[in-house]
Amino acid sequence: MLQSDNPEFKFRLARLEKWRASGTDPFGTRLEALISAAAARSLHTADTPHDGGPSAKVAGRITLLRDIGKLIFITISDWTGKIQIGLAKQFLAPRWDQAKLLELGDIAWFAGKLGHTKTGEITIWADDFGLASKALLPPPEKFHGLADTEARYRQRYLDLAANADSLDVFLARSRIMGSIREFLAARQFVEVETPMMQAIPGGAAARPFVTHHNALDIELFLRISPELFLKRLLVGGMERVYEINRNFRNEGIDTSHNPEFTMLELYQAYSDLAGMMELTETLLASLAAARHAAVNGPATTVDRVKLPYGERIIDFTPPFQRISYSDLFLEHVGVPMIDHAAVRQRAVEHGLADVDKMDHDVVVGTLFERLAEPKLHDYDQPVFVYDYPAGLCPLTKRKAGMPHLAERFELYIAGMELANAYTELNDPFIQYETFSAQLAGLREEDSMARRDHDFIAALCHGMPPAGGLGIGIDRLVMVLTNRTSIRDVVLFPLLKSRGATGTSAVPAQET
RNA sequence: GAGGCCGUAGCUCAGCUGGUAGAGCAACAGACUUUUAAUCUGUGGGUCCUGGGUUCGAUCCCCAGCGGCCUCACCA
Repeated sequence: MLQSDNPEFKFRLARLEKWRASGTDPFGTRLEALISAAAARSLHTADTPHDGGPSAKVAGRITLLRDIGKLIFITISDWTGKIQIGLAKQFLAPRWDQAKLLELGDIAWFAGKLGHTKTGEITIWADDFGLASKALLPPPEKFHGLADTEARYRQRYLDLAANADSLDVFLARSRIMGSIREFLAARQFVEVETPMMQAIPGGAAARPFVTHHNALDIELFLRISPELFLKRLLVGGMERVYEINRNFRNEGIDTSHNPEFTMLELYQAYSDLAGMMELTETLLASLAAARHAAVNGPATTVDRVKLPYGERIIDFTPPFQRISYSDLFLEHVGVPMIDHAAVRQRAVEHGLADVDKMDHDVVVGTLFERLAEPKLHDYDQPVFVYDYPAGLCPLTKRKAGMPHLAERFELYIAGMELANAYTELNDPFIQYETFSAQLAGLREEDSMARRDHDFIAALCHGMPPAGGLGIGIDRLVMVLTNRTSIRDVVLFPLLKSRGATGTSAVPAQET
């Protein structure tokens, strides 16, 4: 097992044995009174002398090492940054042999006085140090880091350890999640958890993953959406609820789709689509401002919050652009959405099969996706597309006096669908009808089985009028951290399985 | 599902018209008390993704497979 045939491993193992021989546990122990690399650096001021400044004790991975004989310079990295350590033989003579054992990739701690070198590099001149954990395998190349995309995803620990910008993305992701929860808590939302395993996968149209519960001997589905459960909570009187959790959709994988993805879904009683629009805009603008400050420094005052994304710059300054679905349709498809004959004509021109058998709204939706949605890629601001054809929105309230439209918006950023919101449908009669229409393609018994009768019953007990909003968290993090692939914001994205992990011969993880 | 590109040392990458492979970093041995991707001298290290085929000879050409990236399709 392990790496007995790997020469690098053997050399490192020999050093490990030397640590053991000198009485050190090569895998370390609890460390007290540590400060971060960033904190240590901030202790250094203009008045700090060359050496003999304030004391500091730090720990981290050795990412650079320059051994120039009786003096060793080491750069350690922790999750706040880097700091240089200076080890001089004259101060560490009795333990110099141990100092010489340290190598790239080891995790070590150092204590000493802050100072700097003659070139001004902030340095801790170590008077004490120790091994915190021995690295038995070599780290990726110290300058280029780990570039191989497959290795970065399969061995994320190497990516995080070697690529500071990758670590930054995931630290930013955590801060974004925290900010969202703060934002919602300040507005009296409560966080809940609803079933991930559902007997009837509802709330969206997507193929589910299927599993089986042995003791109950029933088929269960990993949820494609929490919507129908969160709405039950509205019925129960939880007036502002949200859930941030995974959804699972058994569909294609590309730069904006991972089979499991994180969704924020929230419901606010007595609100509506306009309320959700305002909430979305305020939340995203504040998240963008926070990210802007994190990257450019909080002191930077800007009148417009702009973040780079790929080849472009996205302007998050509210108000976001608002364009109605029908206007976009008219502009890019060329005929009015409500002109059935003209829409049909355009559909035939674009080679849609079986147009005559399709519902008008479905034809509209198909043409929109083909001709209008791609154009949303060109906007350099987030865009609210609102008032969707009712036939495409089985869970959405119809627009007053315009029953062919549904009070729904989708928010697009850089052409990517980031959010989806409704004035929620709370009329059980209409809900029953739309469920029936949605299930029309199924056989009667399948249709009955798939229909969530209890959800209809819940609506019959009375659900307050409400606004609901879903935000794709992974895509949001992409936009805020300038990553154009969802795999760069998901720690362990789904990849095809392999016999062994990456290029190392570490035993494969059985899944 | 279709197409394009890719897979070479631990890592980052070269490799011409087909003649069984190179560099930098890392490693190993050594020198060096202010380095900054330290530098200098020397050394070792390869299932060229896998399996077939063509050929006197394949990292290179052909076929199939595996894996990755991208584009498109699918995904109300």
